[in-house]
Amino acid sequence: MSKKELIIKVASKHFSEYGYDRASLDVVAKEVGVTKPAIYYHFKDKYALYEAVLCSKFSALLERMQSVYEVEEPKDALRAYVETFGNFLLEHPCFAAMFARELADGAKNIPQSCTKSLSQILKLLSTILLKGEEEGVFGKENPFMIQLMIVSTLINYKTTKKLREGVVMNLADIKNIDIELKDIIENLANKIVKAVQC
Amino acid sequence: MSKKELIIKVASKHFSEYGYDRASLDVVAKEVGVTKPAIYYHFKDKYALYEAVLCSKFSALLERMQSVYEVEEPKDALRAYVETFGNFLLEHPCFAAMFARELADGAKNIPQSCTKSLSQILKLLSTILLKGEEEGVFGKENPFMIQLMIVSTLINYKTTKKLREGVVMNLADIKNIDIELKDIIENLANKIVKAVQC
DNA sequence: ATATACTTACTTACTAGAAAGTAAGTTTAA
DNA sequence: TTAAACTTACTTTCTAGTAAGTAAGTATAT
Repeated sequence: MSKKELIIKVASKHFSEYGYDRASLDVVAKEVGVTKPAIYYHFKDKYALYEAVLCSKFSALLERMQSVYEVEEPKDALRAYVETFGNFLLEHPCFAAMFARELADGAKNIPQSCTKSLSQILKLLSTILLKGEEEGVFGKENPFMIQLMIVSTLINYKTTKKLREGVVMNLADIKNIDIELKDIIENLANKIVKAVQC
Repeated sequence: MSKKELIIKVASKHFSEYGYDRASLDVVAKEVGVTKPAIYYHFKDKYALYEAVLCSKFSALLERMQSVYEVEEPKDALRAYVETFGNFLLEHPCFAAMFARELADGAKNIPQSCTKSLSQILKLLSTILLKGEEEGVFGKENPFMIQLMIVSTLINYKTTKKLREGVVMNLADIKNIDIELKDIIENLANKIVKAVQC
């Protein structure tokens, strides 16, 4: 792995854990085992590094989501959409927090290329919903809202593991609450399908 | 309105818009019309001010959610839960972004009193879901997941107005996507009820 | 073959600015 | 007169970003 790739890898961990502002390039450089100007050799500025990290994740996500196009039945396709996104989060542990922070920030600083990936992914969902509507299995839906129900639920389920533990401490009678993300995905997929069905 | 209250009000706007780190006490002070040490007269440090802002919002939310206890029918109560939360977001424009940032951050820095309010609100939802289960109208649900479906969807719908516009630019064929939060609330309430029904 | 010019991938040492936080003095109101 | 509610002027720390230099390798001209 080249130094540049290593910088991206370490930076993605830091951006994910601390957010853009709190992530320090001094610390990233130290962890990579180079000096800060080495980062500036590869990237114009801090934001360019952030862009590199975010764009690589979003384009990987877009590529992965393409597989959903192969599913014919709208219900199965919607289920596949949720599961594919969920599994991507499981395999890219840094992505959930970065995406969640971007959403919280109103995506003010999201690079255009990422917005484009998001548009493509929304288009996929929109196609599934429209097909379902035409076939009379789904109602008329706002695709952005459905996307948010899926994406924000999964993302925040991932980011709030500690909060769940803290909340449960105050509620002795609620149990089985600390279910892992992987066990939530199928459950959510079923709920979303149920919610949009006619 | 006292200076202290004014500081809280202005600070909540800044924390909401820029997040904890980017919000500058120099700027807040200037907007309030005092100097920075005036803030330090009223609050021990920046985090104490943040706590004051967040706690006031969370306790207001908790108080508001109490009204849901009066609704008897589980389905109506669940609908009321979503609508009450949604309306609170409409009336407290700063709250959504702050809450969203906290969730994205894993709620690492959330004060205990806020976690307590959240626990109470979760308990309310849990009660509704349990009653529905007992009456045979709802299935067995993970209350935290249902809460996240509601809360994160509404919160992020609020924070992503600009992102929606950016995404739509890339998808000329998708229309009616920029629906306001207030038009989403009822829609979401229906979907959540449908999703948990037996 | 080999000296020269040039590039890549860095390091050392630094600047500038922002922002949190404080010590000490001052005004104001009861 | 004395406590509350500030202001002025300051320190400290952090961090993005840069200027200048260098070791090691590569291409090119002779």
